[in-house]
Amino acid sequence: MKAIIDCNNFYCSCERLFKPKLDKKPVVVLSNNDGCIISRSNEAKKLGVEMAGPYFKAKPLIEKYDVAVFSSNYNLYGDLSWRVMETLRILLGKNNVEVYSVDEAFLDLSIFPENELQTIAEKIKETVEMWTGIKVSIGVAPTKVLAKVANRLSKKYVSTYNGVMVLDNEEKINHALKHTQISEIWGVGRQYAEKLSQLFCIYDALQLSRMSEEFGRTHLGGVTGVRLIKELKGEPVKETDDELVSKKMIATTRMFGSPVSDIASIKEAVATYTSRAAEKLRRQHGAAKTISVFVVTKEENHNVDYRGATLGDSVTLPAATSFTNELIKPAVAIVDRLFKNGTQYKKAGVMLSGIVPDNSIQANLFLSETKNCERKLMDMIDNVNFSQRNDVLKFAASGTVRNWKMQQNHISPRYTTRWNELYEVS
DNA sequence: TCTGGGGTCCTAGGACCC
DNA sequence: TCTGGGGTCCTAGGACCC
Repeated sequence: MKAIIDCNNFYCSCERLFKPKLDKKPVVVLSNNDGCIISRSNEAKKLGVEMAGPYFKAKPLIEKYDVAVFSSNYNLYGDLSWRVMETLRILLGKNNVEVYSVDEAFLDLSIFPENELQTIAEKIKETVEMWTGIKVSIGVAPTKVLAKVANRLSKKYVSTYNGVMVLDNEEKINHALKHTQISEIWGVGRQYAEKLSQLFCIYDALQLSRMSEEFGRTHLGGVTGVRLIKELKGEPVKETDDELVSKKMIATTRMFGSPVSDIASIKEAVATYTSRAAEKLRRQHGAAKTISVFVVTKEENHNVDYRGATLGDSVTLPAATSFTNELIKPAVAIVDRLFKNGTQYKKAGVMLSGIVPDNSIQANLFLSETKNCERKLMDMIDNVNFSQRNDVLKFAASGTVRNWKMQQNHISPRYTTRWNELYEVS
């Protein structure tokens, strides 16, 4: 049997941990640049604050009900996430915990007898909450997709299930599926949900679970659809256990704090994002063959589409590299090609792809002897920046003023990762 | 008028996830 | 006035090869 455990309203719970006064009060956390709402406490949900809705639209509601607002504090969330995952690893053994996202992990519970799973799950929940202060919910079922169904319902009907639901027989599974709309199934997004209901009159998960695998193949994205149907029927799909430690694509993209119309600022931003992406690349000991850059214009015509046009281009490098300076040059050159005078831009991004392990970089006749020095320089920069953060060392191309940087007007202290921001007990 | 059969690699784009 | 930032997987189709 498998389980999915997830932290309730994770970012909000992290903020509340250090502000007990906010318990039972509505809380929201904003995305980067304080753009939209990405986490809401139950109280905020009840008020009708929408998920992923723009902050400015929810502002009247937020002010009226005195909702506590926080900018995202990823230092804090990252550390608390690690504590939750570490607790699970201690309880279940490293190999039975698969971290799925910052606030979720799949657990392999096949080591326990089936008739004890309810108790075991309750015990896990209790321990995580006691050790970390973060509330969690657990769904247990024969497959991951069904575990997700159980997890959702355990939260939806919390007064009955108290955050733990075990689906260990057909009757329970069917009952749960019946009470799950298709759009609430893991792997069915808006497009598929619309298609299923309008074309095939399929509205709940039970109906979908009774369709054939061929139906999944034809209408729900090929093999992905086949897997989904299988899992709904209770047949676990074998996973290709090729530890996905190394990413196949690395991206760093950001909105600007305010629209930018000069090419110099955009080049600085792109150089900065390239540095960050290159760091991520070196952390996984990779080297990239392709770098892409895109910019997004500020849309003048609001009634059409607020997103604005995305203009991008990419360059394939003569040899895969992880050196910041070798990546910045082509990235900035792309900006030269994309930039149009008199246009306002609100976002830019850098993507690295064609990633290979850096010990297998294909030999290139023209590689110079100075490579070793550069590698050492990169390591040194990474070490200093990692221990100090905030980019103590950076390339000149990244600029020093950075007036395009994002806004974070409601940021909380990094309580658990900075000595001078420690929580104080008075 | 008629134009093989099989394969690989790459890219763009669509759909999904948190 | 103001709408995030990362990722994944899959398919189709084009270019190319023998």
